Amino acid sequence: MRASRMNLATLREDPAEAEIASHRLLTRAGYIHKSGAGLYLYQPLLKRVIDKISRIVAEEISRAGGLEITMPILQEQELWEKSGRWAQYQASRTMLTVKDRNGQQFGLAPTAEEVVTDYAANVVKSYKQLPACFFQQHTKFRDEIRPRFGLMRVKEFIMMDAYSFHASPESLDETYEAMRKAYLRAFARLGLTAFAVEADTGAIGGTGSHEFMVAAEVGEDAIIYNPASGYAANVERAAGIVPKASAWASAPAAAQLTLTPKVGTIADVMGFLNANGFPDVKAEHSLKCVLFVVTVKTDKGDKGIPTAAFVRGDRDVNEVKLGNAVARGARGALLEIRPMHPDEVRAATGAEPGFAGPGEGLTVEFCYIDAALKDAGPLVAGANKTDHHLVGFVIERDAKAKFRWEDIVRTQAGDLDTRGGVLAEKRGIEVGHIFKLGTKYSAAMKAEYLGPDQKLHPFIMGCYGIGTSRVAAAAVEQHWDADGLRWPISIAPYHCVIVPAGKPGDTAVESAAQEIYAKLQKAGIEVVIDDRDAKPGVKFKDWDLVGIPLRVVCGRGIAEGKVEFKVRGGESKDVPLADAAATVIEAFIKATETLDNAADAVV
RNA sequence: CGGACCGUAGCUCAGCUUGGCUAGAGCGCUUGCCUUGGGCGCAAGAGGUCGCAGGUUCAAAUCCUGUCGGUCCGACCA
Repeated sequence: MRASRMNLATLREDPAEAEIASHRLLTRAGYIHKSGAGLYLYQPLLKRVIDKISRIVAEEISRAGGLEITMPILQEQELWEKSGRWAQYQASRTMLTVKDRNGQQFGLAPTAEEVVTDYAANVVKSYKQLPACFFQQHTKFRDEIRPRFGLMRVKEFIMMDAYSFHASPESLDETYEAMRKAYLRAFARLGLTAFAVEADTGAIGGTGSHEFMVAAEVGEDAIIYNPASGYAANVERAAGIVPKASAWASAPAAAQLTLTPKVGTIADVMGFLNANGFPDVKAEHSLKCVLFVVTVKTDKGDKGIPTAAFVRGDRDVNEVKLGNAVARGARGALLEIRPMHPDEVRAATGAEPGFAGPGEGLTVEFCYIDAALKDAGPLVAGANKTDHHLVGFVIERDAKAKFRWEDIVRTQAGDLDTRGGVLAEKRGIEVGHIFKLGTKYSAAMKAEYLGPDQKLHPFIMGCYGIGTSRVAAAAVEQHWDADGLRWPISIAPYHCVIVPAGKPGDTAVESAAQEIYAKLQKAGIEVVIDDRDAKPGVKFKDWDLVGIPLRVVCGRGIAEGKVEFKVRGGESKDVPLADAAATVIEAFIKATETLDNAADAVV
């Protein structure tokens, strides 16, 4: 490829709106063009990167038994009604919808369980055809609350989604495991350091799932992990042991109604009590109450359930755990969870917000107290009376509301791992997710096969996704420096660039560059020759920014028959002109092998 | 959905407070010169109905109202 024909569009300055490296550099280097909020045009360079990612992903999923298909982006509402998810996706407003001229409603594919389940029901008739696995790499839409971070969180993106169908849970387990390996192999080949964590199943549903995370400061997910035990989970799901609170000497023997005027927050209450007779009481001795309305879809329709959640005062409620608990309790599917409005709080507690507790006067449908508070001893709890708290409140003795113990606390760094050791926390970018769906969709949609017992059975299903376009952004987050991008060889838009850096009309430089160019092309190396009429400095800056892994410069050494070879980010070295192509090819093979070996090391 | 801020050239931004000549700079782009090792230098040039619609005024990029779009924060811990 000749650089003069590439429409390179590098920018010298950072775009104003870019906050993270991938957004900034992909814009500056001319990979993405913003077409609208959360909408990006993939420029020629990125198109090549995306194609390479897609290809590697397809190879690995195929290797694990997947068959590639393409499904429509427009999905009929009727199909989503069958699975029961239309309401859920409308409630969370995740799905974009359109109407055709007849007024029929369609969703723009946020995922494709319904479509593929319908497909499988039509083509997979017998247990003899199982297991089966179909996948596609196609555009997905999500009506994001707030698109941001460039390619990271967008309205429209490319995703690989795979769906497997089984006659037994064991078969699902096998494919799930094969997919886990395929993912790790794919990420290794893509040059990404990714790891699997336990995850909540969210809107997809199912019995179990893992997310694949790329560790990055800018990641939107928090991961709780313990390298010693191998435990790793998304904070939405993570469980641990909360270390016991210290004892406090000033705790009264019986719950004591105490005036705490105009102090709503935990910190204020503690400050007030410290100054008024309870010098050693701390936040960890208080009972934090958070009141929610949890909307659950049940057989009898959608229900908004007033719910109280209690955790230790110095801790946070894990809303995902809580929402799941309420959904279980109400035997329905979680649609939405939101904090109560102030007037709802007054209705539920008979007090101004800030004084809710599990004692007399709390009227909610569900009440959960974090299991870590069992045997917690005396606490400070809201009295359900404006400007009053109960000091010395013992849950087991004094709680009047009908409550259930439940793990609803947000696990955090410093909590203990149930397998031993201490948990830590870091941030990650979710690039993949795998689910065991079970029969959730097949049962709802009557997708059945005929078994050897002459009976119809719903498919046991799994589903698997990789955010192809997000992978490109995540790769940048892991591979960049002050000069620009540093693509892994496997997904770089081009492998090598040749920069002629002689005086104009220097035929020796020109012919040397052409010679190497021809040789590399012949060897299958994706090579660019920078034939632009620009100063060498401009060219060097551009290619560093674009992030081409290998570079050959033909310039001042040409008189002695030497050219310069450099790996992006490394040192430049002189090589004889005659060896230049071989040097590039060798470096390419070595870099590729390194990634392939990492993939083969996956267990 | 709430709050804050921002819409001026392809990009990054001045100008707006206190209304007043022909609306500016740097980068990028075009042309010519220079001649080539890290965004080099010199010269000339193209490019903007100042987001849109109303209003106030002799006069609006500037003030007011509305509207559309964008960015950031908050999504709630009682």
